[in-house]
Amino acid sequence: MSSEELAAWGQTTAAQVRKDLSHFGSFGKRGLGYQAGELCESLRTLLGIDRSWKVALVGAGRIGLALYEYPAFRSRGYDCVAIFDSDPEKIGTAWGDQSICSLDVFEKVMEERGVELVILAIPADAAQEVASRAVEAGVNGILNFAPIRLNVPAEVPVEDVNLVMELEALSFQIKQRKQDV
Amino acid sequence: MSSEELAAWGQTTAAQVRKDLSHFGSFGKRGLGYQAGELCESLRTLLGIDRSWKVALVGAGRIGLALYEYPAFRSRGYDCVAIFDSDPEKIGTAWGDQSICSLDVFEKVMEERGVELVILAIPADAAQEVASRAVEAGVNGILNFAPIRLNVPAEVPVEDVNLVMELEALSFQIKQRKQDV
DNA sequence: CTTACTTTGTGCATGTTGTCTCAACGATGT
DNA sequence: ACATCGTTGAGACAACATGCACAAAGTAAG
Repeated sequence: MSSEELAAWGQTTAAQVRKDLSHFGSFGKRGLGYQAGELCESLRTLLGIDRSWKVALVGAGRIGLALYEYPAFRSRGYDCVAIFDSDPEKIGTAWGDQSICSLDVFEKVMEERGVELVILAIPADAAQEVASRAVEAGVNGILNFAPIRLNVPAEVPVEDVNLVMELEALSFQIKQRKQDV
Repeated sequence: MSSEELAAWGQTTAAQVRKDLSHFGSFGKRGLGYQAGELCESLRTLLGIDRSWKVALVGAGRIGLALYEYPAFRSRGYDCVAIFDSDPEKIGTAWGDQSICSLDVFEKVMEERGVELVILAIPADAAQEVASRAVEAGVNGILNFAPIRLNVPAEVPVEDVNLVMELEALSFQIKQRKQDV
């Protein structure tokens, strides 16, 4: 596969593809292109997705459920090993093979099950506290759905997903294009 | 509120705040700073979020449900005026005040209800077809949760949300920091 | 009115990112 | 063996974003 083909596939330019890849090493053969299978494998290793990760889900609401049932998660190596919620009615009930735990036992469960990643699917006002506790418990990274900027040490990466902001970005783009016309 | 305060709030620098705002006009007063309320209002207008948008939800699965029930949506002016699904068992049943429609009447409903934005919460293999039909029906923008790159004309903005990629980005960052140490 | 103080908006320097171009290199065919 | 073709990897260059510094402008106080 040539950089040209890869570029078409990824909506970019051939030069960009080559330059990006060259940051990590030399994967292609001149005159031939890149061997797709090998390249994939190398990239998986580089990105750290050539293994499975142990994930805890905090928040057993609608978003939590959607994530938990999302098949692509498990198939890409993200194993949900714990679910937490603060609602006493939910604690003890089970989703699939996981029973929902109280936040009272957060630290204990996190350590016992060797959780590496935490997904925060809880309201904004509870997110910071849980995030801090997760960092304290030695979590490696946080995927945050709450609409606030978490205050955590720089060593702990945070990825934010803000659904309303995605819609607002759309609104802005639409407005822009209408004005251009 | 000074640019300094705004910067602290938004995790950036005062100069950055001023420069970004200056792209859109002159909002502050020298010696005084920015008047928060006025600034918010101006930005809302600039971003096109000073009005409400009519949204159709395609896909009445877990993710669709999570979005539909997400209170921040409605409160920010995104009104869900239609829900579509291909599952015959779901068609006709209701969520809240919306009854789920068949994709057979997609074009008709889209026009009747004046849908402006479409949210695709369906599997990847169905997403392209619905996207094309939505464009044909004159939609203004698409929020896409399916893990594929939609092929649509440049006039129609698309925002992609790929949850697995977010986790993979986390994995990469974690790997990077571990190597640095 | 004048002076001291605060804060914006912008020109300038610097660093980062994307694009273009081309020599180096491997494969293929004569 | 040799020339030709296709493609990479890297250096040069242009575009863009970021950070700094300061004049302009407004406030407040004597």
